[in-house]
Amino acid sequence: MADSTPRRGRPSGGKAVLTRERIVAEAVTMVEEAGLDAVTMRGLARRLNVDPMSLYHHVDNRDTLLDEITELVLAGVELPHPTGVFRDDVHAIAQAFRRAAVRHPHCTPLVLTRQLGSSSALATTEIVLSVLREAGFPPDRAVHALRAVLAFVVGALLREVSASPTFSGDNLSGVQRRVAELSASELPHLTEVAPQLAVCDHEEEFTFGLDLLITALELQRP
Amino acid sequence: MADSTPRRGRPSGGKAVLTRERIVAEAVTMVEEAGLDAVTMRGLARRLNVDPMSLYHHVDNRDTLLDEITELVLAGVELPHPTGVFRDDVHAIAQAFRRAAVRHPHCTPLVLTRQLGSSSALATTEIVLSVLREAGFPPDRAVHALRAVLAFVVGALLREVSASPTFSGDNLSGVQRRVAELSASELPHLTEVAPQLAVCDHEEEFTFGLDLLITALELQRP
DNA sequence: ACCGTAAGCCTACGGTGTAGGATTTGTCCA
DNA sequence: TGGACAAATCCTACACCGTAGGCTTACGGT
Repeated sequence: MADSTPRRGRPSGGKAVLTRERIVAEAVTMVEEAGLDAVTMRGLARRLNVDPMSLYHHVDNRDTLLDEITELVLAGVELPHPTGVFRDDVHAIAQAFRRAAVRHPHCTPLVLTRQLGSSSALATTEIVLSVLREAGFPPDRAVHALRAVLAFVVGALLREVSASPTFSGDNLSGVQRRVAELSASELPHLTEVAPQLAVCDHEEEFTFGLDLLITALELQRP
Repeated sequence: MADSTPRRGRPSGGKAVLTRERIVAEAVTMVEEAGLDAVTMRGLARRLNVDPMSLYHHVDNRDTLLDEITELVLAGVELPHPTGVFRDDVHAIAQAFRRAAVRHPHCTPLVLTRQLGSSSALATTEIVLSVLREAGFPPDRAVHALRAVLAFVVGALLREVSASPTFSGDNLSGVQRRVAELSASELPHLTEVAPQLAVCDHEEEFTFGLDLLITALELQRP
């Protein structure tokens, strides 16, 4: 009979069984599978077949672990090479962000609500600025434009990932019917557009809003 | 000597000492004073000089309490009367939201990351739609425009309230200096605009981005 | 007078983050 | 070769959390 009780002390194998990378990666998949609240130090340790306290040799505490989750997700953003066409480049960068967000929908609220200080975030800022400066915007205008686009992207992605899952298509189910019923008397414009509100192609909405911003920015281009 | 130990049973006064309103209001001030994580059922009960379990006579559980916090904040949005001038009306509505967000900065991430199903949120949707329809947008265009503006407002306010507090003005302190140092070699555009990035007048950024969207929308106006 | 019900309190259970060790193992230098 | 040191694991324990279930008291209707 093997000793099923885990041994104490440093493991026999040459190297550490636990690494920061393994911990953070497992935390990310855990967020996606069970939601953010399900990621507890104890639960994470259980997944890794490890004592909860062992995690603390690689991670400061739970809060910084969440920081490292956001960094990992941001590191997954595959920034494109600028082509020199202003509109295309802004779209490409924003879509790169969107792909990362869709790949990790449950992580996204975490990423978007934390201050982006990681090197990945700085790289994004850098490339957006390069596109804006290339397009002829002076430094102050470029910063304003950067912030406007960033705000839209953050808001749009946040709403996309926290919307009811795969809320696109043919389900005119209870939710929509309830809206129609409740607002039939009080909110005329809302009921008028209820059919349009019921469906939402997130990709289309994303490019639509982005196009609005880009159009206005191109009007300001020197 | 008065009996310092709290008495059991229903209180002697004619009415209940605890109400849902009192609980939610105290929870909101607690969020603002100590952050969201500090709002625990036990801590809230301590504030109200009450047993933790008494709260459950007025609130289902902690999660729905958070829902009620967002509803209270949303109820504080003072929607303006539309004037008929498209640009002014959109600005006024967005600013009404912004005022509520600034009034409750620590509550704002909570509000913005939850699905807006309350009647206050529906009222906002209704008024924005009325402005868009009045401006001549057909129903489908109006919904797209609504979502674009909403995304921008959400993203902008989220970044505003989670930015370093009162980060505007004369402090070129460690944060900014570090950015300048770290990126001096690798990120040329970022360092170039570092002075502009250091300062941020949130109100100005908000109106700038909003103006971009409105400008583009007016181009599409029939 | 009675009794149901609302509103408060108490106890208890299982879960959480994490401080402070105890223990084992690899590394490195004398 | 041996002995000190550091790294990595596990164990124990504490304070706190949300909340299920029950107890006690007072009000309000009949």
